[in-house]
Amino acid sequence: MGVEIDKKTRMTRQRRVILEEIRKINNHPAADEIYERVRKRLPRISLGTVYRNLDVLCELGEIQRLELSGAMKRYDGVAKKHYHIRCVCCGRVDDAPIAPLNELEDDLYGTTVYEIIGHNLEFTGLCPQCAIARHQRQAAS
Amino acid sequence: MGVEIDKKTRMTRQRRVILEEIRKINNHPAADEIYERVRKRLPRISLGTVYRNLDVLCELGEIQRLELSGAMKRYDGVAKKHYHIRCVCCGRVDDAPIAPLNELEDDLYGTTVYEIIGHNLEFTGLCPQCAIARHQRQAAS
DNA sequence: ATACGTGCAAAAGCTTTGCGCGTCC
DNA sequence: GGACGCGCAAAGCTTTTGCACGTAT
Repeated sequence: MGVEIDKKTRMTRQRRVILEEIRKINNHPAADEIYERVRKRLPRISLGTVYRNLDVLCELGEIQRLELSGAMKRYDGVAKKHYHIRCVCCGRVDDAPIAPLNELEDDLYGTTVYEIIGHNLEFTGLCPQCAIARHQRQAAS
Repeated sequence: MGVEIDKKTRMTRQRRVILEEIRKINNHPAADEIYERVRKRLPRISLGTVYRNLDVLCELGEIQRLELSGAMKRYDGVAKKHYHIRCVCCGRVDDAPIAPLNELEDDLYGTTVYEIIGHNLEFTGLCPQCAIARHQRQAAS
């Protein structure tokens, strides 16, 4: 979405091995688990290379980057359950005007090995400021 | 949810100001924005105190911690859209056996100032290993 | 007195980046 | 030879933690 791959991207040995290893793993791994696995086949590879190639593979559409919880937390003065929409450009977060989907979790009972605790729905988009900026940039090019 | 607040938690000056400032902000702030705002009223407060008090306020149920995207990325060898379920205890991530809800974004058109790009649904729960561990711990106590 | 909270500074994770060298076209 | 990619190491950024000093009960 927006990123043009016009440069010649070579499928290097490192890149190929990283892709192969990701495809092998069922549980979605963090970068450092990928690094550990790839290192068994390419002992001299560096962690930086892994990160760089994960980015490239995402841009190529070969793999998907999951942006899950973790660091970079945010806080909400309202404790009531609701969803959010986040600007992919500047990181701004607002409430999403949509009612909680309480029945969603019912669909999972019996079909997953997990004990379900809850769910979180996050929309992504462009906030007005970033949308304007992007359109101006597109008009200029 | 597991955390018992049995210790006497005092409402200190810092804690109160942090809470007041969060309640004032509409866009859900990251910790360091809260820090900057609080510092205007309490110039000698430390960032560590802000983090510690945000934790406390979450446990008290006064505020909500949003676990959004950001660092701690994970990767998926399958580029096709699907949802995930994450173990809150060990961080394991699996696919959620639920079909994509493509119509969700339609509900937002006209009700948000954002240009919507997509959405992400994440379930939280306990994976089998962690569920067993937790039940054993509960039985022991 | 004692438990809780704070400020400060250091450490800890995870991720990104600068640099010089290699390698492929 | 020029663009791309690599390994290495350093830096960055957010969050956590250890410690000694307050402070309220």
